[in-house]
Parts: sequence; structure tokens; C-alpha cells
Amino acid sequence: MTAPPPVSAPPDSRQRLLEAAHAVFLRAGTAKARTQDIADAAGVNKALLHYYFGSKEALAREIFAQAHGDLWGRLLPLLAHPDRDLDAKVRGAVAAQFDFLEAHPYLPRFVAAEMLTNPERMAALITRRGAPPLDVLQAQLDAEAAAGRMRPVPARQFVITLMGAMMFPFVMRPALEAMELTGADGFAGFLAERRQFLPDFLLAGLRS
Amino acid sequence: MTAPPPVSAPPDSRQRLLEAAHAVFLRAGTAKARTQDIADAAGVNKALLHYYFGSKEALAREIFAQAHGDLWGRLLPLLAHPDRDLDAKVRGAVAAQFDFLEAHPYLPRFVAAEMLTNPERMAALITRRGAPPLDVLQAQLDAEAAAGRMRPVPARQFVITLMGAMMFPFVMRPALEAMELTGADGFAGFLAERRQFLPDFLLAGLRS
DNA sequence: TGCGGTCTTAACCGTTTAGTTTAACCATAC
DNA sequence: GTATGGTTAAACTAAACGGTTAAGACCGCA
Repeated sequence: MTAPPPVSAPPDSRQRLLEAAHAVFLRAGTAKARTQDIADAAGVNKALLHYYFGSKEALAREIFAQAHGDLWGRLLPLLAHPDRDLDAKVRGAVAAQFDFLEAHPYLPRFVAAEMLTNPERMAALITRRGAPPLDVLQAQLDAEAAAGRMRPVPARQFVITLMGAMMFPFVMRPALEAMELTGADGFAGFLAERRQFLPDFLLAGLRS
Repeated sequence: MTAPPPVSAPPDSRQRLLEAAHAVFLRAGTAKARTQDIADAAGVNKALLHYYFGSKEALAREIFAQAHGDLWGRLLPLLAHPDRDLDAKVRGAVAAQFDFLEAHPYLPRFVAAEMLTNPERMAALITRRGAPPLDVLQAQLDAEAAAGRMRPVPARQFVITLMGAMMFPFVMRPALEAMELTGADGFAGFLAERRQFLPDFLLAGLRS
């Protein structure tokens, strides 16, 4: 059924297990995922999973930490960059994040689901960054407000609105489709339209 | 340990089971929740759960359908109302939805998680409404655009942005807190600020 | 040649869980 | 005063699942 074991297999089974675990976990959640399914997807025996990772829980921790980092790691540094104006930042962030999300559409819902069923995994991750990278953005917003070009706006509100505007459709996609809110051209059409719509809308929301 | 069986117990055990299931499911997800925990929370025997609902899955379907309806049922009709102007609609929707979400903070994450782990439950719900109630809103947006007061905006984009702007912080709350994005005054402070921020921001985003 | 890391097969263990069964209890209605 | 429906307690089953183990095969390398 599965591919025959390659004669001179490179020792990348660990990596293939990680990729298989990523795929299985993201489509089922770690609670419902079966280690047997992961082993099968990796074309590998279940015993090897324990050989490398010790337990399903350890593997799940690794996948969740990576998913969490992937989901947020791009956006925040981009917004914290001091040498680009707001307009360029927002347009760049939206384009980059949508590219990433379309390549990993299950990631936001997976992270949300895991935070519900396994809050301790999130708690084990919190000892990370120091100060939040919002100072630069807040300074830019304040400068624009002082110049009269924008209303005064808390950076945290804007950032979370920006992130949510992109991730939320992926989190709630099945519900939106069931309610026919994404429209006749389907989710892909909705997303294409949204890539255009969002930057203008968000920047207009800032202007005074 | 549990309350002694009331001498003349009203036959509301079914209702108490539903409420207990709601509480347990929403904090753990249906995959990780245990029927024993639900029975305990209801102060009732586990056999009674099957007496009333037949299976954990049937109970989960009922809770999920209710949660899904609660989450979306308020907002869409409010936005479809033809006799209020956009400004009043948006302000009213934001206030009402935040009231509801603060009373049921786990609901959005629960719905998202269930759509990941049990997509078939969502699929079993789709035979509901007919046309989406976006026509009225779209007509209002078009009229404003024709009058030159707003840019032309697809109603679906605005509605999903509006919903996401409120639900997303609840879906991703643990991650936002871990990244210290909600700020020093905590999630409650962030929400209070957001109630003020959002209506102005969203309406400004529409204006030309 | 022999060693050690990688990997497989297949059986097996221990635990957890949904769901069932049985027998009994008690109020209310008939 | 007996039938009925709601309810309990506890023991039980059947199955699924995570995890373990043993024995050995393959392979590059010293």
C-alpha cells in the first residue's frame, strides 16, 4: 500500500515524522490525532516515533511551538521595523501574511484549538521575548497623530485588528462558508478580494 | 461530596446535563471532555446521560449547534436591519456582541476548535438559511458610495472584518497575553479600550 | 570482522473511556 | 397499591489507544 522502503534511504526519518505529525496534528488536533496515523503518514513504524520523540506529548509540544512561532513570528518583526512608513508596513504585512496563510490554511485554527484543549502548552511557551515590539509602531502612530494626519490610536488595538483581519477568516472558514458569507466565488475569491480591500480599509481607519 | 439528592427533585436533570455539558465541553473541547466529568458537574449519574441523550456524540452535536447559533445569530440579523443607518448599526452591533462575548468568552475558541476536530458537525448544520442577509447592508454601502461619502466596499469584507475584530481577541487570547500584546492593564483593560476604539475605526475605514 | 546506530515487525501491557447492565429506590399518578 | 418514570450505585464490557519490548535485519564505517 505505502511506498516500498527505499533501498538506500537517507536517515531523515525524524524529519519525515515531524512533517507527518505536522500534517496530521493540524488537520485533527493533537487530542484526536492518532500516533498510528502519524507513523503511517511518515511511512514509518510507530515504534520509531517513540524512538525519536519519546511520547506523543513531546512531539505535540514540538509541533505546537513551531506552529505558534510560524503564525506570529513574521508579523511582529515586520511591524516593528523602524525604517518604513506605516503605509508600506501595512501593505507589506498584509501581502506577506496572506501568502503564508494561504500556504498553511489550517495553522490559525490549529493554534486556537490547541490553546483550548491544552492550555498548558501555551503556558510552557511564555518565557520568550521581553518587551513587546510595539514601541516603534506606537511612536509612528503618535507622530502621525501629532502631525494631524491620523487620529490617536493605541498600537495594540491596531495590531490585533490587523492580525485578526487576516487570520480570522482562516480560523472560522467552515462557518463563514456555511453561512455563505464568503460569496459565490468561494473562499479563494473572497481572499483575493480581501488582499485588495484590507490595506486600504485599515489605513483609512487610521486617518483623521 | 455532591449535594444530597433533593427530596422532591424537579425533573430538570436533562437541563442540568445540558448546562454541565456546555461548561465542560467549552473548556476542554468535546474530544478531551469526559462524560464522567459532565455527569459529575450535573450532580447526576453517568447512566442518566445516556438515558437522555443516547451518546456523547449526540450531546456534543446539541451543544455545538447551540454554540454556533449563539455566536453568529445575534450579529447578522442586527446588520440586516433595514431601518437603521450604518453608524447606529455598527455601534449597536459592537456593543451587543462585546456584551455577549464577555459573558461567554470561551465560545469563539470552542467553535473554532470543534470545526477543526469535528468538521462533520459543521457540515451537518449547513442546511439552514437561504440567502445571506447581506443585501440590505450592501445596498446601504452602495448608496453611501454613490453619495460620495464612502468608498465602494464589498459588504462581505466589512462584515467579516467587523466580526473578526470582536471575536479574534477571544479566540487567540492566550497567545496575545503571552506576547504581552494586550498590555499592562490585562485583557479586561484591552477590551474596555477596544469597545471605544472599534466603532470609530471601522466607520473611518469606510469613509472616502 | 565487528560495532553501533537506524529501523522493522509484531506482539504485548496497562490504562482510559464510552457505553451497558442489573438491581434497587422513590415519588407521583392512576 | 400498584404501575411508571426518573434516578442511583456499582460492577462490568469492549474497544481503542499510548507506550513498551524483544529479536533481529540492514548498513556505513573503523
